[in-house]
Amino acid sequence: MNVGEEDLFHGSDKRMNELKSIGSDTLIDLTQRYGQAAFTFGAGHGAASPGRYARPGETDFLSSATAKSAESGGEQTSDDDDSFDHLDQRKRGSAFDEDKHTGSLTKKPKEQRSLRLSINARERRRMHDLNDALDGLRSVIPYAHSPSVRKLSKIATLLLAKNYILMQAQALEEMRRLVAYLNQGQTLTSPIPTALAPFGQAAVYPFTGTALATCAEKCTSYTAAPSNLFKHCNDKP
DNA sequence: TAGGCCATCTGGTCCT
DNA sequence: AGGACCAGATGGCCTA
Repeated sequence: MNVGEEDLFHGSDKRMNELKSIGSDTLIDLTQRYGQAAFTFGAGHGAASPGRYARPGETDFLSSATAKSAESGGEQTSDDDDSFDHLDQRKRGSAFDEDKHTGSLTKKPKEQRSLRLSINARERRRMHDLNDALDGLRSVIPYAHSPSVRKLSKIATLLLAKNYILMQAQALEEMRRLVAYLNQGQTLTSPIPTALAPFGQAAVYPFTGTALATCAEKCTSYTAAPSNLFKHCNDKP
């Protein structure tokens, strides 16, 4: 299944709509919630909010583990995480509890239960991997990585990352325009009119408006540029 | 206390 | 058949 933006917001409410409409210049809601230092590539203002997500599941998890390991001795699959299952079921009133109410659990073959626990463990591991990846993403996008600042939520992380990528792309584009402008300036016999805006000039930046121009096409036109900006394209023709 | 965010369980679907 | 992925449901924690 494709997890597009629409999917991200399928259960959207007002807050979701706010987040969805976030642009690189309007991150007000996020800045208020997560502290500003972070949004250096957006509109920056607001104070860092105290408190921080304590990863509820994490503390929960640890306590679960200890409590559980002491009491369980039940079925164990090959995965260590399975040790969390019993307490989680108790605590959350999962379907296992419902089954108990209906008496269906006791009738389930032990293999089925074991299989269920195994599937649960796999799913848990998968979600942990996903969270690790999100942590990795948080670590590379600019926001206030401080204990006093609440950790970015998942949705905020994704939106911020998206905007960050867009901003980086825009910055790169502007840099290329600047380099092109400077290169052309070196060959000009007449001084550049001060009224001429350096950016957005088709004469200066031939690819303006040519959305179909590939990165390689653009970069190969500027191989003489005194910059490493295009190195990646030169390295990979 | 309500709302936001989260972890987990669960059943369904698709893929290998 | 087994694993990966997904979305709904549920309940806990935290903050305003």
